[in-house]
Amino acid sequence: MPTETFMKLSEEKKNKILVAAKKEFTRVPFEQTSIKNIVEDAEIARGSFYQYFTSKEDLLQYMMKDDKEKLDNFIKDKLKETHGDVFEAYLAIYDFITQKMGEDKDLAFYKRLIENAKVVEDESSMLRIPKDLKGPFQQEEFLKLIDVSKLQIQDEEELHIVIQMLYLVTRKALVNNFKYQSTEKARKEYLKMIDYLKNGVLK
Amino acid sequence: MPTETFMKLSEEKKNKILVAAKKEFTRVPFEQTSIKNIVEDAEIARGSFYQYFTSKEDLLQYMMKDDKEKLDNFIKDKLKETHGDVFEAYLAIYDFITQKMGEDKDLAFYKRLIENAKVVEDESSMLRIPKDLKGPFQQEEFLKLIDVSKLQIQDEEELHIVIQMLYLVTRKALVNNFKYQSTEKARKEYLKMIDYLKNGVLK
DNA sequence: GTTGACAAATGACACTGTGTCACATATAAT
DNA sequence: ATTATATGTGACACAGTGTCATTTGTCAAC
Repeated sequence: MPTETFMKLSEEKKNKILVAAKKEFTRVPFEQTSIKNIVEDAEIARGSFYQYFTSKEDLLQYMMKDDKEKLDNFIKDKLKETHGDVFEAYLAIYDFITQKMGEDKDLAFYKRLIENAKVVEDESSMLRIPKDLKGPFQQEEFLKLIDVSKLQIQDEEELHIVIQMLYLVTRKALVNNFKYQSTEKARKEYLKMIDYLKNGVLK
Repeated sequence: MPTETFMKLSEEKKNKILVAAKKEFTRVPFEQTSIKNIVEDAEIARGSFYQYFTSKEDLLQYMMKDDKEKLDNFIKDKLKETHGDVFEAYLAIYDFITQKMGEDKDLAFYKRLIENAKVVEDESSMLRIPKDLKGPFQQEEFLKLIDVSKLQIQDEEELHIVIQMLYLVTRKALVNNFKYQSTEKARKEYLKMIDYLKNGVLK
C-alpha cells in the first residue's frame, strides 16, 4: 500500500504517476517494467517514488485494488442472484472481465494483468494476482453463499478443489480471450470446459 | 540451443558450467537468476558464456531437454500400455515427475522448474516450460494414441480442450506436491480432480 | 514577517547486472 | 614457420536498483 505521503499528494500529481505507471505496466510483462521509466514519465525524482511506494509490486497492487473490490462485490451479488450456483458465478466473472473491463482503452492493461498471473503464488516478491482473483472464494463469507446440494461435494476440502479447478479454467479462458483475435472462440471453449467440469468427460 | 563451440568443449568444462547453472537455477526463481553468478561459479569469462549460449533461457532449455525427451518417451509407452487412456497417462506423468525425478538430490531444481512455468506461454522472451510439458499432446503422433471412444469428444478441438484441462490440473497438482510438506495430500487432491474431470461435479 | 521544526523532494552515489567488442591466445592447415 | 581460423577474455558503455545527506516547502508560533 502507498504511504500517507502519497495519499496527501494533489490529485493532479497522483494521477500523473498513476498514468505513467499504467503506461509502463502495459508496455511489457511485469518483470521487464522499470521504476526508472515510471519516474521519468511522471517527472518525479527517483527518491520520491520510494517515498510513495515500497516497490513496483506495491504500486501495481494498489492500482488493482479498485478492480478487485468491484469484482468482489459483483461476485457476491451474482451468487445471491443465482442462489449459489458457482458455475454461473464464474461465467459471470468471465463476462464481467472480458466485457465490462474490455470496453475501454485499458484493455491492454488488463491483458497484462492476466498475463502477469503466476502459476505459483507464494514466492516472496511475487505478484498476488491469482490469489486476488481466486481470493473471494477462499473466504468463509463467499463459501457460505455457494449451494452445494446439487454437487458431489462431501466436505469443505472438496469444495476448495472444485473452486480451484474452476479458477484454473477461468484464468486459462481469460488468457485465451486476450490471445485469440476471436472473443467468441475463447468463450465457446470456456463454456465447453465448464460443461466438462459439470458433467464429466466420460460417456 | 547451445552453439557448436559449447558442444566441442571438454566434458569436464561443460559439466562445470552445467553444475554452476543448476546451482543458480535452483537458488532463486528464474527472473532472479543471473549469468554473472553462473560464470563466476563456473570460472569462465563473461564473454565465453555468450559464445556458448544466447541467453539464460537458452541454457535452461538445454538443461531440460533430456528430461523432456525422457518424459515424451514415457508418455508414449504409457499410452500404448493403457490402450489410449489419457487420464491414466497423465496420472503416470504425475507419478513419474514426483517420484522418478524426486528421488535424487535434484528435487529442488525440479521444484523451480515447475515454479518457473508461466500462465502465459507466448511472450517472446518467456520460458516454454508449460508448452514443453503439454507439448507431446499437441503433436499428431500423440493424439492418435488416445482412445476417444469412451469420451464425450466430437472433434479434435474438443480433445484439445480436454487435454488443456488435464494439463492445467496436473501442473497445479505438481505445484502443490512441491509446496505441501505432504506428498500424499497433493496426490489425493489430484486424484479427486481427475475424478471430477471424468465424472463431473454435478450429482 | 521572521523563525523554527517538521514533512517532502531531490539526485548523486555505490551497487549489481547486462551484452559487446577489440584484442589475446590457442589450434590447425599449408 | 606462417597464416588462417576458432576460441577465450575482461574492460567498457549501458541500464537499472535502493539509499541517504541535503535542499526545499509548509505552516504554526512568536
